[in-house]
Amino acid sequence: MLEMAGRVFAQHGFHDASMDEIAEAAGISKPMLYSYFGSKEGLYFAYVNQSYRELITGIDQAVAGAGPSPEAQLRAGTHAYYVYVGEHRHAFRVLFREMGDPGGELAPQRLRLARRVGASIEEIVRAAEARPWTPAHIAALAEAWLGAARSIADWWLDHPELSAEAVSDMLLDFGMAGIRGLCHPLPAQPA
Amino acid sequence: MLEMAGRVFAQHGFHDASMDEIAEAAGISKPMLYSYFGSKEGLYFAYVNQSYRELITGIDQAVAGAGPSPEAQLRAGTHAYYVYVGEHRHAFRVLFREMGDPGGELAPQRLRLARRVGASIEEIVRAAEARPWTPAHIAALAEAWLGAARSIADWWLDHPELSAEAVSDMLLDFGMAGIRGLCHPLPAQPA
Amino acid sequence: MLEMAGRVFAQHGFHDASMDEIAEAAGISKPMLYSYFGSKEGLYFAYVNQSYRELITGIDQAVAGAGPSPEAQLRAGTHAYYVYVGEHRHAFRVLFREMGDPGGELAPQRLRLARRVGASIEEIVRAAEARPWTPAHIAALAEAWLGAARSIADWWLDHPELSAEAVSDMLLDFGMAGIRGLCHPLPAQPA
Amino acid sequence: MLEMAGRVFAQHGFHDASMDEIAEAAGISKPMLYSYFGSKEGLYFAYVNQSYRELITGIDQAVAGAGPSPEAQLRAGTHAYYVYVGEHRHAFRVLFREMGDPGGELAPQRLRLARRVGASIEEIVRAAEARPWTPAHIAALAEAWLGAARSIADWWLDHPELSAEAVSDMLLDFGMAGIRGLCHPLPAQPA
DNA sequence: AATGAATGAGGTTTCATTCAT
DNA sequence: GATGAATGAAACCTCATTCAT
Repeated sequence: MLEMAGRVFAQHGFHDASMDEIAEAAGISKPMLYSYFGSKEGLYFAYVNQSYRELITGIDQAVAGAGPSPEAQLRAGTHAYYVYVGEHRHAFRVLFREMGDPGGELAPQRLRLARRVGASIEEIVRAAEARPWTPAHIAALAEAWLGAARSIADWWLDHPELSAEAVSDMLLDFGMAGIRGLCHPLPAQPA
Repeated sequence: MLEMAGRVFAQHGFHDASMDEIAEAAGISKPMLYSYFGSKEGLYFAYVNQSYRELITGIDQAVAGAGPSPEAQLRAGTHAYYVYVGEHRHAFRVLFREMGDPGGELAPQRLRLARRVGASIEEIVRAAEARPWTPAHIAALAEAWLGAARSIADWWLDHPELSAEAVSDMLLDFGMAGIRGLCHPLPAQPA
Repeated sequence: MLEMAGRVFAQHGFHDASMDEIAEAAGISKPMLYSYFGSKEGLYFAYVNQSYRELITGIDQAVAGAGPSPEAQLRAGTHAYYVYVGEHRHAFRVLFREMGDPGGELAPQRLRLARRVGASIEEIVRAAEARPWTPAHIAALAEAWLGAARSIADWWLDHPELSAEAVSDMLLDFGMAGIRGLCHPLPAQPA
Repeated sequence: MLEMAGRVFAQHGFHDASMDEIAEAAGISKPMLYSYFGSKEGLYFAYVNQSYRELITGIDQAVAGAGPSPEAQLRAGTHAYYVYVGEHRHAFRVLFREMGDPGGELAPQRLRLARRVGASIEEIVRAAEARPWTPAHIAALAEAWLGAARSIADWWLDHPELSAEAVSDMLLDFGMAGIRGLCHPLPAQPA
């Protein structure tokens, strides 16, 4: 039932999606929606929350099956992200295209995602035996990674001929090189 | 006068910003807003459009003064981006946090930004004498770059103690290394 | 419920009647009006349309019960017209005083009225074995008949002491004489 | 200058005609309109009043030049009415199609018209040496005459190929026969 | 004298939300 | 328990009307 809500939210955005349309699409009556979710925001939250959970679960499983190498874990997690996006276009639209600033109650979910990426980055850095980075630096890079991931996924929506693996690799090749380059900066940069 | 509109749009988002509030914040009456901009969408468009123009102008000037090296140009442009964001928080919020998919008439502006980044990347690759990339690959990386830039800027809003230069460098060091790494991939990658 | 709408429309005219007032007069809320009729124009149309239908139905029944003589039919129809006006002052005001040129969707109703009168006139002429009239002539006379009927009804509103039969006869005596006179013009007309 | 106001009023009706449009059509500024006419209603009144005056003046002159016969006078006045309508379509639309119930201040003008017709009818009846009619009867017939005239003029707008004389004669032949018939009713009417 | 610029007041319309059945 | 019917509140927008230049 959240399924249909997500579809409508993805299509029209939060504000232009009317409870009437959602109720009709879900095949139930409006008062039912209210009895289950309390309000429009409640419904939205329920949908976004569930989607986040699914996404994170998918990533968790992929990471868990990826062996001990932090780099392999980041690769697996990123790949899982794109697999999820590929299979849940609506959810991606609602989660990442709709609102830049997730309403207070959703912030934790987004934070978990960022922390996860940050943790991977940190371990990679440590494994590379480079000088350690500040937490802020790592957090910023994790955000950058997620932003790049989001944008490539966005771009993917208009280039559906590519596989999840292909787009995942685009991000990974770029991002991994970036991290490695930060670990061992080249001695001289010609301006 | 667009100034105040932007402030309100940034605070509440397009939908929850009421013309009443904008008019009051701007110190004029609602009919004036309509006489100048025709509609709420017209006002929004005017603000976003002007902001985009300022941002792009800033980037253009920085790039023009950066010498012939494509890498230096990308650095300069990226730096200008953060300078603009630092000085126009409201505009940044409205331009990049509000809507994932800019309404039809605004698409060209966003496209110009992406093309600009893509062009820089392409030249860097060519200068590195690496094997050329497909246009799709370049476009995707340009989007990734912008997405990372957006996210770091977003993160910056919550860490205002950093200078524009510092955050700019974070993106640049990471991104440049990524591009360079893609040009000359390391021979072996331990999985 | 259209009842009250008609009352308000009759009193203020279409433009100066506010949906607020109609809703209050009808004892329901504005959104109900919109849920039933879609828009102010929809409400207006519904009222006018229903009124036209009632009027025409009344005339039809009277004509059907009037025997085969075309003159008797015209008398009966005209009488029914005044009976309706007498019992539906508001409807008359809205139908015939408000707008000279009924909006596109209402034109057919008015046309039916005019055609009906024209048909009666034509048969009377034919029965009188006068030389036939052109369709344009008949159409113009039908309009004249309706215009005279409307004006007498209008005048009746300020002279409510008369019965429907009395005013009906005024029109009929005058109009019938006019038609008959046209059928058999007097040989000489002193200028 | 009233000329243009009339044009706009005729085209859009009183309510949908905006002062902006009238001012622009007249080539002056809105504050000028207000300085001359005080309000929208004032402007409307000025236009309608002037038009009525012109119409009545035209009728007066025609009647004055028509000789002593009351019937000839009615013919001349009616003809003048159609001449005026033919030459002032806009004025006709505003005077007779717009509002069934002329705002208080305009009632006298319309009344003068009705009285004039009523007086002619009365004299014709007297000249015919028929039994006199009640004032109410005469007033009603005068209204009927005007209503028929209005409707035929209305119909004329859609049949502009006819001359003013032709449509005028249609009304006169019918109406005169009606009056004469009322003076000397036929002895028997076959039902 | 003449106007561009400004506004107060009010209209239609839409929804998230809740009764009464 | 489930819903059709109902509504309060507010949004956008327009226009007759006036002020300050």
